[in-house]
Amino acid sequence: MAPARTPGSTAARKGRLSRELVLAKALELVDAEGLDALTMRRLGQELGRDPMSLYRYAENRAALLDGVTELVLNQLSIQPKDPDWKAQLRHIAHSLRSLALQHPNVVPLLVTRPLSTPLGMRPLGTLRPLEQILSLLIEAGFAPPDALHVYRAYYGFLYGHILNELQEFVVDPEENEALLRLGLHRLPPREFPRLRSLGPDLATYDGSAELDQGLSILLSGLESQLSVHAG
Amino acid sequence: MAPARTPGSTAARKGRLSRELVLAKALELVDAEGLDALTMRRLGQELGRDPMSLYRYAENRAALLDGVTELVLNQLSIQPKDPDWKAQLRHIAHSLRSLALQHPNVVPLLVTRPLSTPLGMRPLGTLRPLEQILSLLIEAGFAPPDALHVYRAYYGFLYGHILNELQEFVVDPEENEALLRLGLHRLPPREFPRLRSLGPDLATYDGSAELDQGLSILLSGLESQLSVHAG
DNA sequence: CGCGTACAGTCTACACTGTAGATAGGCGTC
DNA sequence: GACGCCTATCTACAGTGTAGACTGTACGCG
Repeated sequence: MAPARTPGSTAARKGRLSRELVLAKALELVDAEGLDALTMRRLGQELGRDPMSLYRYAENRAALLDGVTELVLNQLSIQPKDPDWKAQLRHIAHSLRSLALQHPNVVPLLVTRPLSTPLGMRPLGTLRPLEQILSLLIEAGFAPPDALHVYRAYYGFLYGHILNELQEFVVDPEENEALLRLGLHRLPPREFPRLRSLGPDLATYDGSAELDQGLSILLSGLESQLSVHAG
Repeated sequence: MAPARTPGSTAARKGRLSRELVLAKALELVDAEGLDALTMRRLGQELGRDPMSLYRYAENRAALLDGVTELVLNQLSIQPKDPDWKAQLRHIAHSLRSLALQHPNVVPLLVTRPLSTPLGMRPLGTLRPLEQILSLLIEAGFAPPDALHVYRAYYGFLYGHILNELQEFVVDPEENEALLRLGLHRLPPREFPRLRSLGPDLATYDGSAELDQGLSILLSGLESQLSVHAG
């Protein structure tokens, strides 16, 4: 008999399991079929293993979700030494935006998990960007408390933008305008005149440009308000 | 026998059920014990009714959640005729912030549900703020597409701020600093020097002031960039 | 060689979830 | 009284996370 036995459906079993393997498959599954599809049983099947084996690599389902967010956030590369802090923050923002567009189903985790976990108990991978951005700003000459202010305004805006953009995001670009109009058509004209008439503008949303524009305003505003002492 | 029969545990049955009653109890439950506590069975018990009766007032559990978000957002009062649009946006922002602080467990719904629902299919209550803010801005002299830009930057920032603030929010103000420090202490000093040393500043976060500050920057920036033609 | 121990993976079982479908109770109208 | 309608209940089912006991295999040590 051939050594390939595929007891599950999709995946043959290959060697030993590992946390990396488990998390990678989990992310794959979430990307493909959404958060609800990520059940222990399903993930086990996808790996060709008993669901219970997963508990060796993640204490909980919750911990598994944390692992997935960590996996995504680890793809964010930050240069805390960049002397041009504004350019660096712009770069980070666009990276995070594109990560979010690549893994839209993970975004709810990104924004939601920290709400139920005190700062100090979060997975380290999710705190690293915070640390690095603080470092970047302090290195650039901000007093540490001001760096915190800047970080909050910046990251707040960034997360907000991402949420906003994903809300208007429709998967199939062909049906985009049609679906949108269809949706809008259902709204009572009396109550929603503005929204209905903005249909075309909604359909031609350029998220990247809008992010950039908002950042320009915010960053230069912050800069002039909290004077940077050349480091 | 007295007419009061309390088959569940907490709530006596009073008259007929209604959507309002169901949603109110649902919100109450979520506020008190979090989203996970809101199961059909539990809510039924809380109302002294069979869980199945709820399906008459909400098609789904998902629809129930939508109803709860609607209930919260309906408490947001917006004056679309206010000629001072900046003051009005400030006011809305603070109202939404305080709603979020009052119902922190609902916030994940607020930011998450729209991600899985195309714009036109959302509960009308959740679209009303959008419509009204657009109205406010157009009335104030913005060209409709510019109004959309302003709305996006504004609402994005606002949601981002709320998420940020709730992440740092700790329920018991007594334990606040202690817990925070405790949490921070667990971080490897080598990797997280900045974050650790900012502990005290994290503990004295004034969300309202920071929101205001960010709004000042953003709104005046937007105003000067997209010239308002006096209406 | 043989034995012991550690650990990856499995099996079974339990309490709990959302909800489809059939069933009962109470009301107004003919 | 008989009918139909609407609300609420009951029963049942497939699916969930996970505790606890169990099996197998690999490896070091005598």
